Amino acid sequence: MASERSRVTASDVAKLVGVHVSTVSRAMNPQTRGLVAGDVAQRVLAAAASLGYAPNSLAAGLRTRRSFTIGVVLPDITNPVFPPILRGIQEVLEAEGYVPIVADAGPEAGRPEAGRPEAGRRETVVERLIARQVDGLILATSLRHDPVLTLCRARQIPVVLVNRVTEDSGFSGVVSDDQRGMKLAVDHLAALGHRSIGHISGPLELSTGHGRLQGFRQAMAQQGLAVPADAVTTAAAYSRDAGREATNRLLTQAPGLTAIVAANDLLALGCYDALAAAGLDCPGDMSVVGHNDMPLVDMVDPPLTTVRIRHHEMGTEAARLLLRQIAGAAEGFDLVLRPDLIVRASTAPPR
Amino acid sequence: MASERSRVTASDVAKLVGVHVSTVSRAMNPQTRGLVAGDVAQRVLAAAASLGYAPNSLAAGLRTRRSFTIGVVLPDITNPVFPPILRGIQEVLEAEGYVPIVADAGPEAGRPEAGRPEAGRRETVVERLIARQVDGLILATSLRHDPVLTLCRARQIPVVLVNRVTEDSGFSGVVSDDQRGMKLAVDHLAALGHRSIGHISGPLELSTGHGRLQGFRQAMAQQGLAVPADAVTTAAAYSRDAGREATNRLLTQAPGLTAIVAANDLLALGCYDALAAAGLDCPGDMSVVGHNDMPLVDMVDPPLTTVRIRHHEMGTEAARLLLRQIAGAAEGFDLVLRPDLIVRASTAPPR
DNA sequence: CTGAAAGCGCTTACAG
DNA sequence: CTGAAAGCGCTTACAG
Repeated sequence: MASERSRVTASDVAKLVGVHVSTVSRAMNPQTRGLVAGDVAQRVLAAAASLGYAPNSLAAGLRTRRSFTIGVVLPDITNPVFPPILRGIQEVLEAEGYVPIVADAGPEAGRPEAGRPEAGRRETVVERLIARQVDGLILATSLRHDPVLTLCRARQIPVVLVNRVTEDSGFSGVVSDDQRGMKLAVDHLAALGHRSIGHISGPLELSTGHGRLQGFRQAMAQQGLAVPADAVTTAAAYSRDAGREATNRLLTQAPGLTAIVAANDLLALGCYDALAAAGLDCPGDMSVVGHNDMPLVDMVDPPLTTVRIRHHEMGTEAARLLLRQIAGAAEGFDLVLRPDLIVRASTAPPR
Repeated sequence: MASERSRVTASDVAKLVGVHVSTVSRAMNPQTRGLVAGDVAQRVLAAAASLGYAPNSLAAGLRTRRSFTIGVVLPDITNPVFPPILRGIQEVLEAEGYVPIVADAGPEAGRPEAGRPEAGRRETVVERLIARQVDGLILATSLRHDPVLTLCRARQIPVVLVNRVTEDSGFSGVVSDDQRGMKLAVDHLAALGHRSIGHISGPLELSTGHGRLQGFRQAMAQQGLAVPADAVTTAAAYSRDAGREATNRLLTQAPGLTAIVAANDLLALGCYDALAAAGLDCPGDMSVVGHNDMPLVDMVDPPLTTVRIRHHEMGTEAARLLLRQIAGAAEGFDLVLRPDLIVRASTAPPR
């Protein structure tokens, strides 16, 4: 029963050893252990072990004004992009004695405002985390222009953005080099002989949606390839459904396309759905490139050519950046990770 | 900068309104608000809002001996089975004012003891969570006989198991009905005309590995079908690689099989890999059934026939069970969720 | 090297 | 209905 929980405290240990609680406190903490006589420290540690004592970190946090807790806000843990990021975050936090409190801002797809859980909800989540005294925040939910961030700034809490960043300066972030990612995709398609290449962009209020679209245009320009207005369409969300719908639009408005670069893998998979429904063969009738290289896209039919993003590293670097910021180091720069192209079977020369 | 964080406390609000902190405390908490005069409560709330005050939950927790924090231990957040469970947990916790602290016990595959992160690591994780004063634990990592649970019992902390359970009694758990799941799979295959059906089991120290194997044998017996010893093999872990290796063993030791029931989808996908490498067609030469219905298995080639488990519900029910236990309700029963068979294209009549 | 004291920010009997 | 006091379990100047 919860009510019966035996709580052993520092004063139990102190009593057993015959010292003052403050001595117990000093002996327990490796940082201050040196202040205590060697044999006393040994006896304290032994007594603690025998009683099963561990310092109550809530109490310690109250006193030191640190919770050793980090809030991690994700748009949707169910999206395969985020677990590896979270894993990376956890690994480095754990090594430093921190723990993540994960808050899911809610499913993205199927929402009234697909692509972005409403700002109200996202603000509430951040407020709650702050009330819980998190020492910092890692946000994977930010918009290019995001009211939630002004709240964070007002609260003066250390923040690092990951995957999606903001354009409001002053926040550090870890992202993939979308410019380069799109160049890799477009160059590959161009090398295969494609000239009419379309793009399904992600929601433009997200940095990835906007940035990849820019990257696409730039890469096409470098190849001397035109991008007529109807060769680009914006998906309502980063979801398979939205990808299918976007592809249908493209099929109607730009019938001459021989290849599509999707802003992420889910969108590319929706592309597959639409192509199949239209009786078109991939890559025979249409080449498709994704972005992310999420798990299992090597097993879909056909295996997806995609831009691999280093999600795990995004997580570790974001956590490191945050920890440094908490330690008082200067903030305000972005870390840009270099993606790779993974060529599989969804791309081929145009017929 | 972290050092500059402005902390507004109850006494700031009290000063502003001209009341005592205890009145602020009562007014802030909906439970005790009734004890305060209506207009005073209003003024407190207004002042709190204007100052951006939210009670410090660390301090409150210290006083009330509750952290409103739940430890969630997963074997691997990167395994697509767990995100929906976590999401379910989060949803109900959040509604009740709790927050999950997610601890990843580490990758399963590729470990010395594949399938089970070493007990030492798992114990450390639980110890840390307890030191953080979590009010309860949800474990998705338990073994059929698990030393970590004796630790939990010693600490008298509320625990609910999810997905994987233990055979040591006294712990509540939420699981899928593996008996039924396997019967669905075997009956489907038998109806297609298969008589020689093999099984790739999960690690037998996990309840899912053991339970699905039992379910397989029982369903086969009910169909009057024999299960020769070499028609069953145990995978080293729930991973695609282990599934490939297990399939290779089966292909050698039981060449007459026309169908394989895998204990989960990852294993089934490894099965695809091995079949392809051996130049065998699925479902032409070999039908394959998975278990879980994880995301994207409808898009692999061929789309996978599998047993769908209600992961999201597993999470919500586990959280509810835990909350009830924390509230002092009796514990010690399992919740068994009913799975469904999803027939896709990896199963067909034998040639 | 160690003890005594104060205080982190709350909540909750206890008076009135 | 409200205030004053005590105390949750730590940590850390401050003495000695």
